[in-house]
Amino acid sequence: MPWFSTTPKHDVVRRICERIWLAVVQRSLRPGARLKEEDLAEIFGATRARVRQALTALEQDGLVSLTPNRGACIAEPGVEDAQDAFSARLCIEERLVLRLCRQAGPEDIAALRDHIARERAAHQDADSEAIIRLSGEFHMLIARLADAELLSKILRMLTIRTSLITAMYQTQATQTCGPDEHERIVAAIEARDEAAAAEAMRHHLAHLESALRLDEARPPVTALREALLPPR
Amino acid sequence: MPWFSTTPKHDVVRRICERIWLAVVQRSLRPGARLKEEDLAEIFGATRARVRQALTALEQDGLVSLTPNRGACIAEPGVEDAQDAFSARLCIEERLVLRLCRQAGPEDIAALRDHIARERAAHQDADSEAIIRLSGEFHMLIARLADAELLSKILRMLTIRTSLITAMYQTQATQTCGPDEHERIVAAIEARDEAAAAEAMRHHLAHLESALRLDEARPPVTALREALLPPR
DNA sequence: GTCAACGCGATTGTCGACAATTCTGATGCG
DNA sequence: CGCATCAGAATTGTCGACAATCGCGTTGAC
Repeated sequence: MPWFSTTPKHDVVRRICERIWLAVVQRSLRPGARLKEEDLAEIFGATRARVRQALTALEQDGLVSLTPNRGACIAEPGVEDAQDAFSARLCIEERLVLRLCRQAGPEDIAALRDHIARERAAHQDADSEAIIRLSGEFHMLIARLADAELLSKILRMLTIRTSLITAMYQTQATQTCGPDEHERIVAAIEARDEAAAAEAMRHHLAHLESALRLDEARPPVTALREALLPPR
Repeated sequence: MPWFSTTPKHDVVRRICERIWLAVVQRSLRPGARLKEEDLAEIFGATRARVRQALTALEQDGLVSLTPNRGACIAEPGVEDAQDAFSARLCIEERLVLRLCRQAGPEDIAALRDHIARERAAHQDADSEAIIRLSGEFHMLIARLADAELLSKILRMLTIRTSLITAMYQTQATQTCGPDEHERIVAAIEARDEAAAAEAMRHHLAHLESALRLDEARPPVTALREALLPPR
């Protein structure tokens, strides 16, 4: 799971990042939640310095918001941030599938199919953690196969942001992106149909975004604090 | 100069980042150059911890390459990295100008024109540092005016990368992007001509990329080391 | 004479303690 | 009774010293 790998320093930092990310997407850590360094250090059996590294990395990825002298919170992206994130993903991922259409080899297709198979298995088992992981990693896999290191790096940042956004704004019907839409994308890539592939990706992302309720008044947990303490 | 502003912590780190960046684009620090922490600390009158923060930030931006237990070097992006970077910029900046075409107010146009005026002044004075800074900041200004925080962040990373690439691969004719092409872009935005604006931006970036010699065998300074020490 | 193994110097990585800042609750004044 | 002021506690930020690691020169054996 090369999910968090800003710098493959020591795995401790990465593990902390991943654990926090997981807690966020599973909604056990809610946006606005305070992240005390010492607590985290104790929880993960690490030193505070390590925790700090993890937090700065997570801030880079947009998962936590880091205000000087006041510590770290889980970030609270607004509606605009959400739209920006999806808009950027659209831009990037469209390009990626086009690239894959041209240069994907049989082994790439096989890798994608294999991934989808694992997604299906996870759905079968109702393994929610695996579902979340795999559905995100599918997009990262596309980036890696497209042989686009830079875009891959950018996309990682964006998927992390959108996963937070999804956790934050998703409606009750907890639908992650299912394997079927992924399948459609892969099929188009295999058929070398650039238009269809781009369209499938666009549709997939639009579907993801539409599953959120971005237009309503903010329902977040921390609305109270934000509402009552405007100066902040 | 909100050039380096990953986190507005203390300005010391930012100043270090900026100084190193400047040295790179001015070609006084060459790709592959070793960056010893202690030396940097002494040079900038900072502690090693601060230097370390700066280096990790610069690694995120792709300016330095940070290998565990072996320290930091100025990064040496390959030809593929260069193409990726320009490709990504194209993707992002096209979207940005389209957005600006729709939502740019008169004050935005004025800000852009003002910026170009400063570019012209810098050219007049042959102030190479100002020229480099301003020509990069023009693109960042577009991102900021387009009110796209996320894309702005991404673009910052990309401009840093491309500035390194430019310094690395530019031909003798040391041409940075001149004010005239910027002027064309602004004119198109002002006229609300989306197609023309996108085209102007595409042309501008293509021009920038074409001014490099990416197709030849690597001429870099460190070719020797790379050639003789393949295992590394 | 060549190669391998070893140890030393140099450099990075890590940690714990201290300093600075902010938040909380209480106190006193208006 | 409300509000500003001010300690005390809690939390983050910073630093210097120590430990781990790596590169390199030396030494020794074959």
